[in-house]
Amino acid sequence: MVNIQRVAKEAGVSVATVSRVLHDQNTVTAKTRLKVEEAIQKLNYQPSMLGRNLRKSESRLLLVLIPEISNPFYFDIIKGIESIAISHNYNILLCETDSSPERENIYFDLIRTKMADGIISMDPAVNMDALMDLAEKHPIIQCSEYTAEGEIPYVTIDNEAASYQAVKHLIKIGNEKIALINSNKKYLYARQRKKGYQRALEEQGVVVRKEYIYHTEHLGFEYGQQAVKNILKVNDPPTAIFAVSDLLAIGALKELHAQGLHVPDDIAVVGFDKIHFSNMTNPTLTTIAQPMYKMGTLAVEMLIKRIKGENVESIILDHELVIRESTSG
Amino acid sequence: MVNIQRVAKEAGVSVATVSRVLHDQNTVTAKTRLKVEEAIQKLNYQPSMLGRNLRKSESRLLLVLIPEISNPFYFDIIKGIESIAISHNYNILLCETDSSPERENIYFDLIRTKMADGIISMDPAVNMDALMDLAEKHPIIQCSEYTAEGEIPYVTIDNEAASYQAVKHLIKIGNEKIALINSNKKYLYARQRKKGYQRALEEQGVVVRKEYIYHTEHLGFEYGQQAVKNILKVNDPPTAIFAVSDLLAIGALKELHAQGLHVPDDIAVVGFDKIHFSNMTNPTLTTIAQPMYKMGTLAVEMLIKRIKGENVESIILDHELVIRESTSG
DNA sequence: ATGAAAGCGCTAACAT
DNA sequence: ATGTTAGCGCTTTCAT
Repeated sequence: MVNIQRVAKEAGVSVATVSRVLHDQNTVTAKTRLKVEEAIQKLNYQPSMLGRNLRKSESRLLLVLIPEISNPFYFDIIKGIESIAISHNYNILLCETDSSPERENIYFDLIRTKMADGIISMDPAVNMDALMDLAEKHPIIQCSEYTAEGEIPYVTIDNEAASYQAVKHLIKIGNEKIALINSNKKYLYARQRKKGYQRALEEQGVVVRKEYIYHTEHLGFEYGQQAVKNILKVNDPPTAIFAVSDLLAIGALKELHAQGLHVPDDIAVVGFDKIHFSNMTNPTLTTIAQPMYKMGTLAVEMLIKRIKGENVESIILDHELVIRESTSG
Repeated sequence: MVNIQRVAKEAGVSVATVSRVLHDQNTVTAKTRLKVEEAIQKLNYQPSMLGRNLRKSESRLLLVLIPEISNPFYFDIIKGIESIAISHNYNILLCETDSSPERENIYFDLIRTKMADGIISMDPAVNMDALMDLAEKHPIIQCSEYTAEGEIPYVTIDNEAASYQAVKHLIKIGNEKIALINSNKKYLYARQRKKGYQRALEEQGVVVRKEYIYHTEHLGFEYGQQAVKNILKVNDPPTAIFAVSDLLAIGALKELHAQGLHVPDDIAVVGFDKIHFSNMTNPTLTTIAQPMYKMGTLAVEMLIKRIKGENVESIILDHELVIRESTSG
């Protein structure tokens, strides 16, 4: 491996000058610069980031924590993150935690050992205490899922309002018996979306029925299917379902179809996230769109500011109800 | 940041001894070890990987090149890669190339500048010449998509045989007019799968009709929909469709449904990859399953061997035809 | 069993 | 405008 010393020797200058040329400093005469550039060319020199990183005490790596890479909800967020990160000369370590604290801890160690410069956490299952601890010493931003208790800045949407709007829509098209397929209560977004659901019903003077609320262990088609199986068993079954994730809603559609029910005539369905798939189902899925790409770009920008030592404010972005076939005969 | 010096001082030993304790070398007496461990505890010391990496001239980062993070085909491969990588104390930099050479080059530079120790390329759009060039000096493995010309080891399946089997199945259930929704010809897998398609038809004495073959620019639902629109326009339209990707097949299902055709009664459909979603469509999709997770684990294992300087052989894994509703009334 | 010291490749403060 | 040099934090060889 040819290093900066070798180049300096070849060009007949000092390593400092080579470094200056490398960083486009204009304190170098055109003539010297040329000599150095020729030497670099000739030796096919590529500066080692290992040396630079140690010297500057940075890794230029950013951690992005997600529970599951297979949830399409994260796609556009990641794309947003990636595009901004690259333009700032950072790279992204996509960390799938599988909601496991051990796995999580491996990634936290990456920060502690200087292998990474900051974290964007999108993992609702993350050990919040550990995260807040880490945030005392390291730059961290929360994206989508967050905790308001600590000091960690976040970018997200108003989950309660979004959920409220979804259920309002179901009410407006004539439903009062509305089931909720929710995810695990331990997640803030789950509690917030439940609140929106309740508020919409109560405002309408409809009593919230426990049998209509189903909590799933994880997000995934199977869980949506299972939820519908349970929900249809109750006396006086619902005429509409609101699922807090498109994955659950798509599983629900599948199971409803298996049971011979027609959507939306027999039962209406609303999802959440507007993942790409949700337009390929039959019927297409009414859902809440989140500005995922924007969320991603904002999250990195905030993180990079934090790394530079600047302060940042949390941000709440707008959502949008997208009405498609599953709620409109 | 507390460093190894500080710990050594605290423990009253040399930095060498601290390093020895850190690496579990048994050349340290229990007593000394204890002193050091206490100092580490007390100071909450975490060794910096930046120093270690420079010293060892490694980054313990592996690059995984994929064209698009949103193609579910890669999920399980990535999971496989990740699990093995972590157990070997490597981390994964997931690199979405968007099939752009510039983007690709940014990632190649990561290798050249020692920011990464090796590459697993799954990008069919990769600049093969550049990759082969890079492979002269750096450890590289190809996964799924490959070129046999160079010296780069790969792990993949027998695309032609898989495709042959898919089409054979369509023939067996009574089809002779079979369309092919293929991806871009410049990809090896596309050419191989076309060959299998042709061989199956010719073996049956069926003439391959150009109008039945549609090439898409990219993989994605929309392209599958577009393909069907075109294919149905021909005189004497096909009674079956084989798509080289589940994404295309799912788009095809959608468009067939939009045109009022019933699958499989009016027209049968086979996909490729057995992505998770292919079981959520209506009807569920017959498809070719690839051992993705295995592919991923093998690819990293090969790569790690290469990094160690060992030689590895390319591997061809088995596939499997999974018959579901889209080909069985 | 432990310590001293060199050196990985780079940047930047300081000197000229 | 350019050079000299210290030092980032670690591992490892060589001595003791």
